[in-house]
Amino acid sequence: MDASLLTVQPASAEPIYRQIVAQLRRLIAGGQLAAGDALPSVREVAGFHAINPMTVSRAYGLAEAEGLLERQRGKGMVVASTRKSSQTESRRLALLEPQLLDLARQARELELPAEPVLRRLTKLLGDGT
Amino acid sequence: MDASLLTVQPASAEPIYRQIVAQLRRLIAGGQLAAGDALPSVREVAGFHAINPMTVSRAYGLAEAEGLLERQRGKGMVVASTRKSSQTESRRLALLEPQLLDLARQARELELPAEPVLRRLTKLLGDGT
Amino acid sequence: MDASLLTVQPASAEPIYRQIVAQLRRLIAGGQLAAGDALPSVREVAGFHAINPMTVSRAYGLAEAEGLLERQRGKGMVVASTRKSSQTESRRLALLEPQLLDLARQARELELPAEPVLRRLTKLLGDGT
Amino acid sequence: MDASLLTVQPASAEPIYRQIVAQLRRLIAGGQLAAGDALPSVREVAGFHAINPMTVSRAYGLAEAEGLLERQRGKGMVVASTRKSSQTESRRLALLEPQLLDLARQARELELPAEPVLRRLTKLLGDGT
DNA sequence: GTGGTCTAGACCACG
DNA sequence: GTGGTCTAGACCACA
Repeated sequence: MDASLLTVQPASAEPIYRQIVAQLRRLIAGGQLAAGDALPSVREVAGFHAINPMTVSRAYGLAEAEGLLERQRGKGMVVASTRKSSQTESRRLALLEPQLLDLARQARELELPAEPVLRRLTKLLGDGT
Repeated sequence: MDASLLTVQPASAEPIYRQIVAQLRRLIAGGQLAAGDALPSVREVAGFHAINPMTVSRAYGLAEAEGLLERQRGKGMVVASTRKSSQTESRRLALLEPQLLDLARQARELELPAEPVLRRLTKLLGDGT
Repeated sequence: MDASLLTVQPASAEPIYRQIVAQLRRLIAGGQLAAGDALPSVREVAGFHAINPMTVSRAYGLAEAEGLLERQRGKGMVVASTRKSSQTESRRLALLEPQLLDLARQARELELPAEPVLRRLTKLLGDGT
Repeated sequence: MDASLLTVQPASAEPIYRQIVAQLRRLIAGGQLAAGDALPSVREVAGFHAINPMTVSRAYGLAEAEGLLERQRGKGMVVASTRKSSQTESRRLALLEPQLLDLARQARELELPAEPVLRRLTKLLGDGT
């Protein structure tokens, strides 16, 4: 895995280190990162995205505490062996539930009917493929 | 409008005052709050949601600066008269664009196909109606 | 609670921030810190022990992620409301198990009989009372 | 002495080379390793525990610097001839003092009375005999 | 080469 | 006043 798998938006309100942890969570749940896969080194990620190594290190540390990653001393971080390579679709969908709930609430506040929202999302989901 | 129209989640990562401003923005754009409508007093909102009055005041202040609200001496805040009662559907949809983009990116990281995501969102959008 | 409740040994091999988290874990389990109790501010602890505020902040952040503490925005940290005020004796004893296992293994390697080890520990446990 | 006398926990927070040195210290102090006894080769230990030979080598080097081991050309490492076969009980007990102090402090933080701690330790010390 | 810890200091967000 | 984030840089520990 190379550093480009991670995306970082320094302008976002969400802190960078949290963005990284959240992405790792999803990439592992989705199977793009499988148990045992090596992660790019702290310095690599930091250099690639022009951020401070400690910020990356902090993200890796939290991911380790959460059981997502394991440290191999002297070598680097790998995806934890206890992680199933990929989770079921319904479990992955559950990870999106909070955002979906929020979106639905906001659409309601905007008095938006379902149809245009769904149409727009369909378009966006297709784009990535 | 009474204080119960606003929803506040003190535990959320999003700061309370920002939650309030964002909701006002949507309720006005959606037409649930029309030009000239009176808003509940700072004290009322704060009491109802058990939050700090200064937090509500800050939200109102920002909404005023944004041109959403107007201060009417002796009467409190009202929805700005310059506000069209309701915006076009496409303008309202545009307010959801950032969240939609984010959702699409996350679905991709989770390797989720479009279909189950759309199905779930359809369900949630229907519930509120 | 004042800053003196926490002990910090900068010379130890265990990192300071980890020492703090471990102590919080025990003080809460033991009931010396009850749900809702306010913690000394980051700056207070840092000043008292002459360490960097960020080190303390890091400890508090981890304790929060672990569910030990809760952040009250603008006010400070308090012991999480979900924490039972005090755990049963056997649960607290379980927290010592790893150290006890280690101690027993080392005594065995030293070919030390049980009696002098227990005598010494009895003395030390009594001292604190 | 064969490689199985050493216990190694690669997952532990304590670095492996330090685990080895500490064990050698205790095994020699306790008399299980007597002056002149040959140690398993670096390669043997590394293979047996599936760890890096350099790690074992480092441990042996430190033990030699500490006067625990001696290098005998062509024969490998042996327990130093200057080592008394076994130290007095009180000297061996002194090696446990730091852990005992730590344990006592932690029991106090957990508000644990002496009795259950001693009872549990008695059990564990007995098991190994 | 890897990650980890700590510091000093700046700046922000929240109440 | 509270905590949070990020940076720059030093130094350590491990393999």
